[in-house]
This record gives sequence, C-alpha cells and structure tokens, in this order.
Amino acid sequence: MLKTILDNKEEYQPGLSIDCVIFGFHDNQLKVLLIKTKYSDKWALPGGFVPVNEDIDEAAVTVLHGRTGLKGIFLRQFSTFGAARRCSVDVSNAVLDFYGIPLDEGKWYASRFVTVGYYALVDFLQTVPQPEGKNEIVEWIDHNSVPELILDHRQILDTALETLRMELNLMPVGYNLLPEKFTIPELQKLYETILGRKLDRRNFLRKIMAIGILTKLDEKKSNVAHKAPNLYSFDKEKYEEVVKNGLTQGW
Amino acid sequence: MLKTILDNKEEYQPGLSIDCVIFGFHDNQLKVLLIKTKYSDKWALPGGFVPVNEDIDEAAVTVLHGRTGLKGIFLRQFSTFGAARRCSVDVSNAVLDFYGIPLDEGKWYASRFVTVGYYALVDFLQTVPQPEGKNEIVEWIDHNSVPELILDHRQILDTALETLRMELNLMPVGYNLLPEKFTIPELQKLYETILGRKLDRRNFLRKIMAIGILTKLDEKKSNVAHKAPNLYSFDKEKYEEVVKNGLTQGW
DNA sequence: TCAAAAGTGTTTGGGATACACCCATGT
DNA sequence: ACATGGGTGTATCCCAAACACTTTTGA
Repeated sequence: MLKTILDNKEEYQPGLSIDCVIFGFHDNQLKVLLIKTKYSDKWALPGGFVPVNEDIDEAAVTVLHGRTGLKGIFLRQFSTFGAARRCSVDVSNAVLDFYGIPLDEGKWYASRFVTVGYYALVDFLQTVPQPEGKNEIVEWIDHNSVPELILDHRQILDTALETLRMELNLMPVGYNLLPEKFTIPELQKLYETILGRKLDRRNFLRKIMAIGILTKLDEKKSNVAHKAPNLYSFDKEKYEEVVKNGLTQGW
Repeated sequence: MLKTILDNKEEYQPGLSIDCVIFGFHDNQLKVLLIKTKYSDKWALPGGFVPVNEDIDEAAVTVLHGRTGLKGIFLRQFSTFGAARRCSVDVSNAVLDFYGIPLDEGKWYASRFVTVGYYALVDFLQTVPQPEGKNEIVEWIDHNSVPELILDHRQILDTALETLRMELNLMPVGYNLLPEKFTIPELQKLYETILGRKLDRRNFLRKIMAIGILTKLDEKKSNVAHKAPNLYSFDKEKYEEVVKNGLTQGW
C-alpha cells in the first residue's frame, strides 16, 4: 500500500498517477466502480502509480486488474489532468496522517501530481471488486447517483463518459459490457444509457445488424415477463475486425 | 536553457514533459514546426518542462509562445506518451555531454520521462520561429517531408495529425491557419491537405457555407493568374459559437 | 382478456455524391 | 485564342428518422 510505495518511491514515477473510470452495465444501468477509503468521506476513482520501468498503459492494466480481477479487457487512455491546483495538500496530508506516516517521509506523495485518465468497459457479472486491505470499500455505483468525489475526480469521470459517447460512433461497444448471450433490447438499453437518450427500436435493430457483428442464436430468454426476446451473441472475429477498421456511421 | 532548468529542478515537475505539434499552412502545404539541435542529427518536436505550480495547459502555451511568438491560438491536448522505453539514456547523455553537464548533475534530465502531447494550429505568416540560443534551428517543414525524428516524436506527430483529422468533423478549422482574408479554394486546399484526399469543389462550397461561419467580402484576390477568386473572412462570433457547440456533419 | 414488451416494413426527407457548363484572366 | 482555375446548379442515391400493427407471454 501507500507505505510500501513510499518505502520504494525510487521505483515509481514521481508526480504521476493513473486514474481509471471503470464502467459496467447491470439492471439497465450504467455503473462506475468507485472506492471509499476510511480517511476521506468522499469517494474516489480507482487509481495507482506508475513504476519507472513500466509503460503507463501497463500501469493502467495493473490498476484495473487489481480492482476487478479482470484481464484483457477494453482499456483506453482518454485524457491527462494536470491543473496545478488539482491536488490538495489537505487531502494528501490527511491520508498520510491516517497511515501515521510523518510528513517528511510522505513528501513524495504530497507533491503535485499529474494524472493520466483511462476508461475501461468491463463485464459487471464477472467483476469481483477487490478492496486493498480493510481500509477501503470498492463498489459499483449507478452513474446517475455518483456522490461527491475527491479532487477533480468528478471532472475525470465526466470527461470519460463524454469520450465514450464520442467513441461510440467509431467502434462497436458491448462485448465487454454484456454477458455472452444477450438480447437486442438489452444492447439497446446499453446504448441508450451511455448516450443518455432514447433510440427507436426498429432503427436500432437495423443499424446494429448492418454492422454485421451479431449472431442470432436459436434460443430465447426464459423466465421473463411478456414476450420472450431472442438471444444474440457477438461474432468475435467480425467484432475485432470492426474495432480495428472503425465504424462509418454514428448514433 | 537546460542548465538553468537543472539548477532549478525543484521548480519543475520531474519526469514530465510537454511536446507540441505545431501546424501551419503555406503554399498549399501543411507545415510542422520542428527543431534541429546541434547535439543530435535528428529533428525534434518543440517541447518543454512543466513548472510545478503551473497547469500543464499553461506549460504548453509557454512552449508554443516561446517558439512562435504567438499567443491565444488554438491549442489542444491529444494524448500522453508513456512507454517505459520511449526515452533513451543515450540521447539524454549526449545532450548533457554537449552542454558539459556532469552525469550526476543531469540525473533529473536523464530519468524516465512521460510526455503530454499538444497540437496547435497557427497562422504561418504571423509566426516568427524563435530558436533558443545558437544551438538550435527552428523551421517549418512540409509534413510530407518530415525527416527522421528523435525518440518517439514521429509517433507523436502522426497521432496529432490523426486527431486533427478526427476533430475536423467536430469543429471548423481555418481561423488560426489562414490569414484574415482568404479564398474558398485556399480553405478547400487546407481541408484536403489535412485529410489527405481531394474534395469536390461544389460540394465543399455548399457544406462550408452551410455552417454559416463565412462572410463573403466585396473584394477579389488580385495579381493572380486566371479568374480572380472571391475573398472571404471568418465571422468570428459565429465561428466561436460553432466551436463551442460542435458540428454535426463530417467530411 | 388485458397489459406490456418484442418483433417486423415502409415511407419520407435531407444530406452526400456525382456531374457539366460558363466565366474571368494571364499568356 | 486558349489554357487554367473559379464560380454555380441539378439529379440521384442512400441513410436516417418517423411511424403502426401484430405477436407472445404472464398476470
């Protein structure tokens, strides 16, 4: 933890951190994985530091894996936040105080930090939130009910969502956010939730099928009220191809 | 310069730099402002370091102003480059050697750096390239004739252009790249150069006029071969409005 | 039998593309 | 006069948006 890092601070890039906005989808809601530590009454994005001989992308993978147990998922750098006053000495000192670390030992941590923002799309059900030790809680929170966050994390979160909305026009989304088998209405809800607006069912079906990444399964969802919707899965091969080549159309 | 920075290294964010891809437009060519230093046979992007109590955006403005003498121009962060091996010890040692700085004094400089990439769009004719001291040359280079660059600067440049192409769909471009009065064919050449493909004259005119940011002047370009083209200027007010609200269409 | 969600086709309008002719000017 | 680039209008096509009825199932 922090103590360990401070004891080995030469092995970490000074003044640089990673923050991850981890999106999941459940109950037709867009969720964000957030952390609540005992030394602050505000929530925070999961983050970490960058080992000096590790790519920042790798460091982001480490953060993600550390909090979700997931690997090989969609992860993308979207912006770097470096306002001079984005770090508050009060906050860092409170943390040092909580751990009983003297201020001079904690100088590395209390200095000005620039943070690189990444966002990830993960499968809610496969995610096992993993708190580091007993001093924190890791939880999925509905993106509409996100409480006050520390520092500029609210801005980081908003920028991530904005970027995701943009990139929805450039790539297909869903492979990492939905279970293997899903229905078209579920996929549509996902798009609607990300975009924050309603889409027409018929037009959505046509567009999403035109991309050619969906396979209609010979199976219907069971145990549902009303008419049972068909199940679909992604054609992984074609999906990857489209991710590589990009989409032409938009939403 | 470097010596001054090293003597005051506590005032700079360690391991963090700014690199600017400065685009200009002249002779129907997209130009990039590059630097050639005496201590390397390769060219480089203009860059700089980040004072600890300055926003990274401000630091980028400083770099830009330092090299071009320009202020208040279009500047945008596009990506952060943090591969572990993007910095070569050989390169930094060569620089230190050139300045006659002992290796131990130059430790700060020779450590691993992460760099934040910004790109700028500036008016070629208003730009006065400003070398720092006698050890460097600052020059506009046609983006098609960019020589080998140091480190990963080639990748940074390519990513910048890619981003610019993307953002052409989201915002109007030209206010900072063209002189006050310009012709439609000039503006079209600019778009063609950025996009790397030809556009239809008639369709271009219709689309660009539909945005509603151009004012047709009662004036024609003089001293030109063939039919004198009309001069236009940007309606600054509407231009800013569209920059704020974004475009809907694409190219 | 009724309410609620799923499945399916057609029409229409606007934007993108393709295309051709006339005009002005310097050589 | 002619070659070169500038200016303008129209037809077409395709994609996106709008829209209504039928089907299935649980309550």
